[in-house]
Amino acid sequence: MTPQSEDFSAWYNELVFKAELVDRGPAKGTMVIRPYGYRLWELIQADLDRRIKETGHQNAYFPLLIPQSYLQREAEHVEGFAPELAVVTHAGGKQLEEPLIVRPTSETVIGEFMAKWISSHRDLPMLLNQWANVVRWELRPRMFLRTTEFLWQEGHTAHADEADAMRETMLALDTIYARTARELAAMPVIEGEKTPGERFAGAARTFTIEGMMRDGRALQAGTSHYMGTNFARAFNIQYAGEDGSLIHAHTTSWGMSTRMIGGVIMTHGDDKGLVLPPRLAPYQVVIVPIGRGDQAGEVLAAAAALAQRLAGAGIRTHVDDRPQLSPGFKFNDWELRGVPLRLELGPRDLAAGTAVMARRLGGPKEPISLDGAPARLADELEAFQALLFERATAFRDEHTVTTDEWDDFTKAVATGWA
RNA sequence: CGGGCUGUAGCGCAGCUUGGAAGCGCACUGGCUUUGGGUGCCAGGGGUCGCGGGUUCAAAUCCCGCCAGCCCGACCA
Repeated sequence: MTPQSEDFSAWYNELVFKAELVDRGPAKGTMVIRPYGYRLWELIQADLDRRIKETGHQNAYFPLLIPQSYLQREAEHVEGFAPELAVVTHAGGKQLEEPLIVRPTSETVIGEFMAKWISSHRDLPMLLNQWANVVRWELRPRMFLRTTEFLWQEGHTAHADEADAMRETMLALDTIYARTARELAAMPVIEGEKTPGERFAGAARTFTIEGMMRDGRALQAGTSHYMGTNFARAFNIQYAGEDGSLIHAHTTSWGMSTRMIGGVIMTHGDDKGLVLPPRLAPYQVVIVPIGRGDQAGEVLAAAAALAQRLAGAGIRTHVDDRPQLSPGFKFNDWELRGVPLRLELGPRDLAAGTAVMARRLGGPKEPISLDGAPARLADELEAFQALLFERATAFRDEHTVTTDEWDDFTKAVATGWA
């Protein structure tokens, strides 16, 4: 694999395929997310969904196809998105009277229904979220970072006034996104507001969390927008106030996508491959049984028993029992795939009642006792999670400019991955 | 859309200059061997050589046209 230092972009491109996260989709810029990659998404999803619900939001689902006229209701919104829309013009063997847009984001269709569902101040705030796929015809796709179709959640809320809407905007940014990034993905993100030129089309204010990638460039890893009354005016989201007067609601929207996976790869990965934070790793511990012939059965049985005990302790464990592959091959394979901890279990270990533990970031291998393995590994995983965050924080601090240079920073973001 | 590059087995590539039986490595299948850092050997399977046309006794190779993909930019609200 190309080393990061030689060509970071090539390193990334090769890694996502070699680690079996993705394959190329048939249409340009699309991606097939393979099981190992999709598991990463599921783990992000589970964590985010929990936080979204804990903060009072409810999940709903709106249609993939949006009438073209909806997009045109908000002038800046349509202008911003027009170049990257996929449009359905024919269906059922006929040309459609009104073309349908494959959603690039759902403000418009959700706005339409919020207008229908909101009539009183008692209906506010309305706190919705949807898990969905969206399509944006980007000129230069990159796996996870900017694909034609991607998966995300989009929160959409409506509030009585600016203060409440801004509270929501910051709640999504800080309590939901920044915490997910830091606590789950071990990404020491910076929260900030985008410049007017970088604002979401139709938004009054746009905030993001920005991660620091190992090539020293920033990645926008989550966005939260305060829309003011722009969409409320375009879609007639109005409510009767306590005094009976009609008032436009203030809306927000916020999203985090499969791009987050790209962020994790570029925040922690090294020349040997992925480095996954334990809380996000599909397999936190992989057991490589060593030995064949007479010993094989015994070793495999011991590995399975150990895996069972670890699973019982809540540790995601995998036994690599592929018989045709050598241990050395498996070691490299699981390092490439970013598994935090590896246990080597052979006849020598069994005799001694131990297993050899190796950490993904290297250092000396260490024998640990089989009896105490679940507790020991749980501790090791916690320590590994913390170490990754510290390491990434140190790297970020070396590469981040001061707030005085914020303009330059956002400029760097704009010309970087974001 | 501009600049560069590439289309030959699942993947990575050689062959093209100078036309003459479609190859190599990895992967895959079967067998044996081997297993504490990317095992070794033997035998196999797999191809509209991107597409269309032309030249020729003969085209992966030469000529014309088209298409697709990748990389670097522009775009990324």
